[in-house]
Amino acid sequence: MHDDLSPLCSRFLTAADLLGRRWTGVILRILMDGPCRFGELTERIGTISERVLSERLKDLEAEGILERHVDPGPPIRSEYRLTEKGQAFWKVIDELGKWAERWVDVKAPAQKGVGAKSTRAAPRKRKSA
Amino acid sequence: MHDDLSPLCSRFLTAADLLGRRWTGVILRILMDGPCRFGELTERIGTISERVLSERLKDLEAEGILERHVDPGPPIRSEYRLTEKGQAFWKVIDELGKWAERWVDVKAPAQKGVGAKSTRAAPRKRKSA
DNA sequence: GCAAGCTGCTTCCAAAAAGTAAGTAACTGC
DNA sequence: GCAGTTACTTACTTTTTGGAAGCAGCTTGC
Repeated sequence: MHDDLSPLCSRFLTAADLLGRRWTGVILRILMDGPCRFGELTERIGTISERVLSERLKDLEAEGILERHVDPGPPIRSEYRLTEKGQAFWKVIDELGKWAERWVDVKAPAQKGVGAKSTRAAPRKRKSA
Repeated sequence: MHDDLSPLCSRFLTAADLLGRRWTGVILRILMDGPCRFGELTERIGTISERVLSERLKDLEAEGILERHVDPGPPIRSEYRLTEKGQAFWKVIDELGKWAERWVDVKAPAQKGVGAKSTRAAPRKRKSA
């Protein structure tokens, strides 16, 4: 058993913080399929706001996980693609996908409080009402 | 190239949403080491607020990822432990850990805007000032 | 037998992040 | 020169998180 209460590895904390920001996992998953443009990402994700997508892309670019390429058209287009560091993330995404396939029930979304506020049995009392 | 713009698998979306809530990955990582009590989790994570920890534990319990066991002491204690579904998550956490070890630079935290507001090269202009 | 401490949460309030919608900039086509 | 497209940004609202204090049920000290 764990006996020392070691303070988690700071690298792991950084990575968990990254994936702990909303939409990061989904964005990465899509980019695993290949480069993608802003509008295409918006469309594929469906429910993300452009404001937040823009923010995430900047975050991920700043962290060296993806790169932004501008093709000065004339029909100007920008494209986001994973760097080596970003590509290396595929194993995480892949395992997450496998876990989801095995364990996530499609019937019960369970997303952010929808449909299941509290499945808790007892109302957190110790002894009596 | 991807040509269909398939709408991501909803199971994956659910899983990504789960991990996309702040602290979820860290909580799971700690519980991988074995059962843990509320106060112990607070201590090990260090910077999470008790309010949010409580919320996350309820979420994860509602989703069947962990279970709460109350040992009615007398020195009463509650313990959180992973279910089979939760244990199965170890591969994801493991890959995330491996990625972090290989790719995360300890010197540059890059967490939520700290130290790197924008490493962006050009100020997002198309033609001229 | 009662104040003081511990664990495990919950409540209240302020700050930060995400959602919504409209706006902007550089084009294209008409 | 006006509508449409792409890629964002800005302003404003709602939700989520953080921080700290409160509270319930015990135990210990005196």
